[in-house]
Amino acid sequence: MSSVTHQTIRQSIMERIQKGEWALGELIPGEALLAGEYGCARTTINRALQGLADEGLVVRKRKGGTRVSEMPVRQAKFDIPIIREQVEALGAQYRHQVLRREEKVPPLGIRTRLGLATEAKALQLHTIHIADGRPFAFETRWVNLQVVPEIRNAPLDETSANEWLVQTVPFSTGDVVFTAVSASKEVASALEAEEGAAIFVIDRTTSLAGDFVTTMKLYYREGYQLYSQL
Amino acid sequence: MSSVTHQTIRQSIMERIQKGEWALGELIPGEALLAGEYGCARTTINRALQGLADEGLVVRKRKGGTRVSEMPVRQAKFDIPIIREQVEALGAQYRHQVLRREEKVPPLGIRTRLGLATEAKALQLHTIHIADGRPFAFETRWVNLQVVPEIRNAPLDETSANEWLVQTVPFSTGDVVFTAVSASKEVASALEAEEGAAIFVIDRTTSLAGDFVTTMKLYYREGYQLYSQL
DNA sequence: CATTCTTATATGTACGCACATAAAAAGAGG
DNA sequence: CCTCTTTTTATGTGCGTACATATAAGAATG
Repeated sequence: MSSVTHQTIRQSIMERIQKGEWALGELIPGEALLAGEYGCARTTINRALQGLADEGLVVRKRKGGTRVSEMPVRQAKFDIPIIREQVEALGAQYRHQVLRREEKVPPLGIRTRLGLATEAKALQLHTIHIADGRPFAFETRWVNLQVVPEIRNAPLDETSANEWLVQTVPFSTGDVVFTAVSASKEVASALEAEEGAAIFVIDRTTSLAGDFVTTMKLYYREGYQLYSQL
Repeated sequence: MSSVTHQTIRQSIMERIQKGEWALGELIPGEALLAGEYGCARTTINRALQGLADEGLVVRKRKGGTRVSEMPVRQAKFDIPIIREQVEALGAQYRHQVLRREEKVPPLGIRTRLGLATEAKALQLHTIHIADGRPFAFETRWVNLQVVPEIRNAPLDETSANEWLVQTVPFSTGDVVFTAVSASKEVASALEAEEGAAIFVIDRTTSLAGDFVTTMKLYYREGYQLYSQL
């Protein structure tokens, strides 16, 4: 293939931006011009520039042209892992244990989050995830039984709710919140940590096509690090 | 425009995957077939499928075809904000104060991270970020003076190092680590928090074309939440 | 039966063209 | 000078074609 591909062009333009060839917010040459410069079709330049726009390096507007992003918001991405895989990636043996499993009417905050009627019951689960015999993370979860009633028959002792839901209701969307909290008595005892220890918490709610499926809180053992690349 | 665009097709195929038309790991029809089905050119289908592949919903291989991702790793994305904007977004008045500013040889850990020679000096900065008079975040930073010596003349009282670096060395890459720690005496006093309080920490190192520019730790006041969308 | 070579095939991508669309710029009317 | 309309223009996107490339599957060889 020719050495002038949308990828090489994208790389080249990125380097020119990094070198400061165009200042922040400055207009860069139009697609037609760049096509001439690189000796390729305009569509190829278009593809390269759209890639850079997706990354947030440039901002494009019809008729307005393409300009270097004034406020280059760096976006960090990271994978939401399955805990078993996370533990096994550390070379440890994974195991989990369900500490609580109850069908009951959840408190107001959870009911609102799951979009449940006043008297509707949901499944409450408390699970401890264990790496090489030591507590790794403590999970508290509510599952909307109206959306996934099948979970009643799921072998949650073998496959954690986390994993079962990922396999049964894949491709759901949702949001995540990260916080740091002091360990409450319940969390401390589950994680075998000191009460008041700094705990990393992931709070996640997922939905499928508008229906809320589950909301959970994951309390990680002290020292846990979430790594991500810019 | 026609109602058959790469975007509508992408949306349509995504919904078909969500509805379970093809099982996890199953092969979906080839581009040519789908083009016939949707009544459009193969290139249009290609674009739609590539978009889904970027999102991680499908996996594509030459000759192997396109199949639904077996292990749909949900990726969360979030913006790395400038602290001033973060504070102002909360409707508060932003202010910051440099608590320490010294050129000295950094400790080994930092030296390694910045890729510095044994005796090379770097700029150490401690900054407190203030929202409506209350401490919002405490920042400890080392800057590689070999890469950005101009920072010596930067008005860091007006523009925080955070912001100055973003404007001067935009488009750098790097990594981020999130953790929860108990407040040390220094952090606690800077944030006017209790010693031992749970603090959310962002540890970030950025580099430009292979050269490490700066590494910093950001300690957020208790209760801080980092929000992100799946 | 195992290994290597060949072929068929699905995706990857460049090109040139045509037209859609948004928005800035210029022109018309008051 | 202001407001409304028209034109211009850069990007957005679809189409059909041609060819590149990886690779699975089948054929040939030992």
